[in-house]
Amino acid sequence: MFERMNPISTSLQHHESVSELDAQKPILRSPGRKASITQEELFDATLNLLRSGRSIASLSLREIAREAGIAPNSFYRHFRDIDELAIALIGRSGQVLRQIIRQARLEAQKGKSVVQSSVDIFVHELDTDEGNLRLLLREGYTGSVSYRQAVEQQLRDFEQELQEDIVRLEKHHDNTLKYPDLVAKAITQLVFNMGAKVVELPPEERQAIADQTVIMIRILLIGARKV
Amino acid sequence: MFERMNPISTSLQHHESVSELDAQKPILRSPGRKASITQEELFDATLNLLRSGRSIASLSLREIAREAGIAPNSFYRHFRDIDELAIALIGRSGQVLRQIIRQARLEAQKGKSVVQSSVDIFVHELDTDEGNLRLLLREGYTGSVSYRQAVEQQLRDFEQELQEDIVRLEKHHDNTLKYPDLVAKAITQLVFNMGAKVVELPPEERQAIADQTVIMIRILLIGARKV
DNA sequence: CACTTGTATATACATATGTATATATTTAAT
DNA sequence: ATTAAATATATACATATGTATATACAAGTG
Repeated sequence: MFERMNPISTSLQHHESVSELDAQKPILRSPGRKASITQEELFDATLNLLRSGRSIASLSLREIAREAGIAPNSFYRHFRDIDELAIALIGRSGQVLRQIIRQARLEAQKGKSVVQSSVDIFVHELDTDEGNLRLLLREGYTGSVSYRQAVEQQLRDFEQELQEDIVRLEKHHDNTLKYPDLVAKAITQLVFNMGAKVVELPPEERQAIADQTVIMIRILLIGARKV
Repeated sequence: MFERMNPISTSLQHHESVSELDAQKPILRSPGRKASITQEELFDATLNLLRSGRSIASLSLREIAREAGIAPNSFYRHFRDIDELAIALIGRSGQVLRQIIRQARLEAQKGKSVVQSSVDIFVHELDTDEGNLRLLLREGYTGSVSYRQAVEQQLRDFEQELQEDIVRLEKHHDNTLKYPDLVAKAITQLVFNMGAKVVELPPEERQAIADQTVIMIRILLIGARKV
């Protein structure tokens, strides 16, 4: 609208150091004082607003500030604009995601089926950490170019870890599976679609859809062995 | 914001009769005059704005009116609000979609692979009718509850037709394929994901992703026969 | 302590938005 | 041609938005 301001010089690195999900403890900087409004509070406020099914594109800076209980202008101390906030949030969500796959991998090592446990954990995580995943699941297809790039990056990471797992597990079955990359990609898509659908559902209806996804993935894996 | 107005009494049926994509010819009503602003113009204006990658949620009524070259208030003669416009648009996009699958079915009857031809036609259609499909592909995960319901309805229709095709074709192969419903669902998800990704890409990069999807679907079909 | 520096709020303003009300325009039927 | 109905525009207003500028507050340093 007008020109711009530039109050975010140092807060960018700040934001980096916080995006690793440990923003509780006060971060002191050389001179000055501790931030009494944390980025975490802005994240929470945004996720709150998103919880009712709206998209980031429909949120205003003032609305987020209001929800966080701060003055509109204070927003600028943390992010240049809503886009920057959103991208940071997406990054944070990606971590939640990787947590999930790692946990699934642990379960798998205990002998459970990777497929089953991955999907189960995914659904379970939706129950607790609803906001983060919803963001990732739903903003991947809308919003600015940069949102989508950010989401795609998270998906690629997920895909990559998944592919490694698939390959490793198939060696135990001494059965060579073809197209591991495409299989990982397809599974990722199916799981994310499932997640996006399921996140809008009451918890008791979630399992049914999750189970369907498990079967789809099984079919895919079987197909990839016989192709 | 304020109360409301009610200038849409009859125009609702009007809108119904128009949503079958034949809105060119003047629709006469008992007394009065032909509408000189058609809903089609509002659709076009909206799709234009959406073309740059924005979501419906970020559009304002005035913006759409501006793009359509009409006075803001004239909007109300056609739709109660943007949501109603959006849902009508989604319905229209669904028709485009069903066109695609029918065309693919014709190709398949000429002996080509259903899978290959479906995906090809899908991608081809993206080239020409970009706006409609983009809407359907991208708004399925964001926006109001009613958007998503509208999109899901379109997906279910697609899925349904697909399932019938799959079953019919497998009988020719005298091979019974298990879980035809889940296979149709999975294929739908994969194709739509592909579409959503591909619609943002320059046309020359689209084929590569489409080909990947073809392979994924083949793997699925093979798996469903062996499971 | 005073001082400096990073931070939060207050106020202000241009601009945008949805929509109520009033008015003008166009067409079909008479 | 006159009329009546349907539709489009003009004007207006309360409210919302992003952000510039000014001011007040808190904390670490000397």
